[in-house]
Amino acid sequence: MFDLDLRSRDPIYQQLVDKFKTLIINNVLETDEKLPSVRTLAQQLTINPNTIQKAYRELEAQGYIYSVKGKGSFVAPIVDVEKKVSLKEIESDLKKILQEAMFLGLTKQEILAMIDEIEQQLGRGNDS
Amino acid sequence: MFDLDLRSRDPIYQQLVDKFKTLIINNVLETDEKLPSVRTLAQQLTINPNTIQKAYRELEAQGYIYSVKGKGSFVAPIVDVEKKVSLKEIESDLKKILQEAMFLGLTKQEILAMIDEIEQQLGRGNDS
Amino acid sequence: MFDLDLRSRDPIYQQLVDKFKTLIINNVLETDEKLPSVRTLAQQLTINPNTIQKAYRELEAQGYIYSVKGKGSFVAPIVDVEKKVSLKEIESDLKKILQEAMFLGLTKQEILAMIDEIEQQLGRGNDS
Amino acid sequence: MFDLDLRSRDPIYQQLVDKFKTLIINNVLETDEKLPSVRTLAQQLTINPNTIQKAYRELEAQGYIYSVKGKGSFVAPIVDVEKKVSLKEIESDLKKILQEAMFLGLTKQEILAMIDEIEQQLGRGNDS
DNA sequence: GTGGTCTAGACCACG
DNA sequence: GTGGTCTAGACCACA
Repeated sequence: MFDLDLRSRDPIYQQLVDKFKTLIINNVLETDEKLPSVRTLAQQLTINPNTIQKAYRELEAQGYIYSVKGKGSFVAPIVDVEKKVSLKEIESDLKKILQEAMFLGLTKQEILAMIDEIEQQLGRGNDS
Repeated sequence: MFDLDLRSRDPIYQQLVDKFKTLIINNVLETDEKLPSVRTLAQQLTINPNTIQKAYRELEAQGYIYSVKGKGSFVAPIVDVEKKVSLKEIESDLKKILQEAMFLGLTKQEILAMIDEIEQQLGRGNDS
Repeated sequence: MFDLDLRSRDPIYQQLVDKFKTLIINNVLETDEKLPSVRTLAQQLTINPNTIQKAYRELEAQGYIYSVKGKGSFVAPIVDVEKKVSLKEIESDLKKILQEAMFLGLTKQEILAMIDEIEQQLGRGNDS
Repeated sequence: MFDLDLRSRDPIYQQLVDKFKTLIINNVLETDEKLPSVRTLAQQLTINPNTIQKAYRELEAQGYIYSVKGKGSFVAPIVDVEKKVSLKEIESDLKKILQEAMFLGLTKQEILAMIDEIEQQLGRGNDS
């Protein structure tokens, strides 16, 4: 389900952050939906609870989730993310990788296909 | 020339790698052109030679440059890069960041503008 | 009426404490007025009675209310609060946050406006 | 120097964050000045290095400092803070505490004195 | 049972 | 030597 790569260059908690971001962005996890508890997920993935918490904390800092003591962690509404994250930084990263991908032969068509696919996934946001 | 950001989160050697990639991609550095020697560059930028070396090692691993013992490092032909770097990984990274950017409101038009700009830079060879 | 924010970072009992303080400070609840019973309020807000009780305990510790066994909880006279709460601590907190706000650009004028507004609310007793 | 209260309700790392914020705001620590290393400070205060790091990480998230692997942690320029922190949230907190302080007898004069004092400390920012 | 804090101690990445 | 990650295991605050 989460297919973590323990040998990867980027830390486990970062991989978790990315996974959850994707799930939230693609509306697999909906606003106010509960995330697995720190301990539960730690057991499932057989990694240390502290590592999970670090991931959750980072997600909270970026506005993707909110955590309430004694209750759990939950998906935050999109506006919270928009408040916390700067689109400019992301644009800059995007440009860099786009440049490299196109240099290595990725065509405009392929990118457009990718964009359309993403647009569809985002568009079906049920109620928003 | 290299305008390194010593405050940046990503390590200096990584910034060097990115800079050189950009220069090579935009054909500012041409195939078989010689890169500055480790020592020279270290002096110019007043940073540790080990750091330069690490950057060169990384560039070589990705196929962007090749080193000749006793002579120096040189820009490799594109085909070498294509052999080493898996486009799939980059595509995956691209998709991830594209998702996040669009989730946060970046429009298709803005992305297209970005693509066209890059296409021009790549297409026209060297002129700077 | 109480518009609790279940998503908020600070615990529910703390939000309750703050709400009651505001009501008492602005004289919406008058001295010796009876507060809703723990059970009643718990039902109304559909939250755990323990949470309400914790809030009442905290309010009592700070001198804002007093409890009479078998009868309920009541708003205490101001002097009781002044006895319990050390103004020095609050001054210290105030200074800290004032520093940060002004550091980030909040102007003296804006603060003065805030003060005047509060002064009016405090001065006019009850009217709501 | 740091007079931590290990018994306090708010966690050690939070107290550290507050202390450093104050030092930075009052320009005791200047832009690009180096903070004590995680290990050094941990030894001095006889607390766990992880706790220090948590504090530094939080300060970095709020834009007050930046950390570079292998080099250390440094005070960031003010603009970085302004980018990360929302003044609105702080204003809301300020209003709440201001209300309580004035209810408990803090006079407008006393607050004005406080403001002037802070203004002076901020004003002497050497070069900015 | 839930998130949050803290410690002790190990190991990695960077310069 | 510097920051960063991770583990194991303890204890606290909240609902």
